[in-house]
Amino acid sequence: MKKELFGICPYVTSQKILTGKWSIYILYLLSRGPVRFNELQRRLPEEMTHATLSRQLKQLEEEGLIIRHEYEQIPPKVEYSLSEIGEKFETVLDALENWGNDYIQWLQKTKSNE
Amino acid sequence: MKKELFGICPYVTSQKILTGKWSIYILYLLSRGPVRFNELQRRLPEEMTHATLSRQLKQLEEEGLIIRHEYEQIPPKVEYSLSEIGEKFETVLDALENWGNDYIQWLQKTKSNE
DNA sequence: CAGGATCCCCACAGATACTG
DNA sequence: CAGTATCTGTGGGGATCCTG
Repeated sequence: MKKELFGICPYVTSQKILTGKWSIYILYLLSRGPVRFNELQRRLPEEMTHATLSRQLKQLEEEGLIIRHEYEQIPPKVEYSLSEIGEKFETVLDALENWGNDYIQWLQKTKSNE
Repeated sequence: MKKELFGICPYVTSQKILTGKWSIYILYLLSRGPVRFNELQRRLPEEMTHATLSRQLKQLEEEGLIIRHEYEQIPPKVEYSLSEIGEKFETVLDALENWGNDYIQWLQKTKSNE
């Protein structure tokens, strides 16, 4: 029998959500307010294509973290924003930002010592 | 020119560290104190083989998050523990645990409504 | 503008066998 | 006990082309 811990263990569950290569960055960008599709892509590193962005957004939407709001107009306008449970993720983002910066500093100290 | 954000942006850098399928769970287990290799495997979900665990540990060690301490004895004994920068990650783990539990609750509420 | 459809490709997890 | 070596399969990202 396989132990399926998704939906049971908070760590395994979180890890699953964060699998996407850009998930954290996307959530961070959306945490600062709703953003349109193209604008989102512009703010992401260049190597990410819109096809990839599209997939990641759809996944995050299916997981319930973000909301897709489509304005019925020509030309099309679609805004993405955090859902309620997505907004709660901001505490994780804050912790990640702090730790990430610490880690970057540590990296530089280490590199300069060799 | 490619924007390489690893080592610059805290979010991209964090994401990179967390790529491994079990990284968060491993860091959590180690946050409770040093653990030996086999014990670590026993506490992880069954589907993970020791080959996979070995690779993940080596990666985390190379990234500087964990420390491998080998006791010179027969039979061998190796303990893994968090490094200094690894211990700082615990604030992220706490945030993840809280959010993960919230998300699990949210999942169940959502599921029961359909 | 905001995507969908395809194809390709590879990193990485899993399985198995072997070792000091 | 604590690994390494090797093979294999697959999911997911990148690239390119097409569309309402």
